[in-house]
Amino acid sequence: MVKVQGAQGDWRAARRRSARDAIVGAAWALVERDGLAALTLRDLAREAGITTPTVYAYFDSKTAIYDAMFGQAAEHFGDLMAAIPDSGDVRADLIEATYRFAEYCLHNPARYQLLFQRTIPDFEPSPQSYAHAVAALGRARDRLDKAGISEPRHLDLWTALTTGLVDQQISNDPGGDRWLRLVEEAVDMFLTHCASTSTAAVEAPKRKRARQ
Amino acid sequence: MVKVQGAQGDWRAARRRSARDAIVGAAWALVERDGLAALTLRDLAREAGITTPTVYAYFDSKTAIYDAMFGQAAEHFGDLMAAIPDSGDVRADLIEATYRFAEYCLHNPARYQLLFQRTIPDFEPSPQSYAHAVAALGRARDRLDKAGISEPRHLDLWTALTTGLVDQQISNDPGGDRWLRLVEEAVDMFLTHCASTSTAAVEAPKRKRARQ
DNA sequence: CACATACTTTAACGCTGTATAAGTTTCACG
DNA sequence: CGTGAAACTTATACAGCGTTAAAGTATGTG
Repeated sequence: MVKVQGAQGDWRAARRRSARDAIVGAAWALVERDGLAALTLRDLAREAGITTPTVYAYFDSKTAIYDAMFGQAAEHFGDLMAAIPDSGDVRADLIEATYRFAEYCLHNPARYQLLFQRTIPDFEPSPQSYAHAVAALGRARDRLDKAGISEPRHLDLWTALTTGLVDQQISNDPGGDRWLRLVEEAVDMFLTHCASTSTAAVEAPKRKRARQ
Repeated sequence: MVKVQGAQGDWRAARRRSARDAIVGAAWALVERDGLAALTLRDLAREAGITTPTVYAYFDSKTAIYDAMFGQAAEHFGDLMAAIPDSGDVRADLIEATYRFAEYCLHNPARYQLLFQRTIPDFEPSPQSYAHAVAALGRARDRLDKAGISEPRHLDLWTALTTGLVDQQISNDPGGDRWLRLVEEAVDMFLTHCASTSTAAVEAPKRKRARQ
């Protein structure tokens, strides 16, 4: 029997979607209070005012819930990154972007953990959820592009540098600013480097990669 | 009754230590085969030829086992880092150190996860286990010191840069070399930067840190 | 009104880390 | 040599987890 996608079908779909949203909303509430790993389907069901198996009517598994959360968080993060103004001052904009990135991670530990750490065992974002994250990275590429930095390896170096700063900050000095205050210096280091090696193909030095 | 620490006490202690070592050894075997998070006390006991509660005669909890593993891994890692030769060529030595660090992480995913990712919920290394990790970081500081780089913020920038490279490599291109091949470029960028800002206090730029 | 569908619930399975209480081995000492 | 205490091991069990099966209940459609 073929499912008719008439008016009543939309009804159902809408109801279903809002039910899913309610569950994910409850999940965020719990996760922001107790941490990402502490999420339990029983707690989640209680918070959402339903019973445990009902959750399975809307999500195939706990992992699927994490995936929905990942998608929301990635979208939210992308919006935030897109909202950074273009002052024209490349250096200032990159610094601002990095600060916002860092502060987003510091203020939303659960979202940070979900998006950038792989702390949930056996969880990998689905392609469509991951697409949002890729889009957010695209913002960074655009921003570097405007700075005249278009080489892929420079983008990779940029992501390594910024995520490294944030990771160290969160892992080794949470609540402090030991790495946060290095942001401007790091941006300057990066910009200077890019300016001096803009298109000069850096004699890719060969090295035996067989070890241990 | 006061415990006598005579010859028989040493006996016991030695037996106890070797029993602990056997358990940790079995844990490594399982973890290297099935992944760090897959470790189960029942599997561990079977692998070690004992029963589950016996494990509790030697370790207070599963976390304590992870802690013992952390200590071993940190020591092992420190030794590896200490074994990097000093050729006198600062640049070459830093590059070599970074490659070895990266390759250690890539070839020992379980050890990497345990030491540098915080992927085990509710696990934090004990002070004595963590001391080994701090010592390993000390090697890096010594190495930078020899390069004439002694300012703490440069050391922090270094750790952020190198761990960022490795993290990106493992997270986004496992098995490849997309970030690995940036090591030399990153080291050059870093060295150039340090040379140009050696002791010049970088006008610590103030910035309002209240946001979101 | 009757039916099919979507939704919800009660109950349970197999797994986990952990605890308790009852054996069993082992070694120092009278 | 034998005894007693300590260390060790075991069987059994508990509460919690993610997940599932089957039975019940509402709901909009013909």
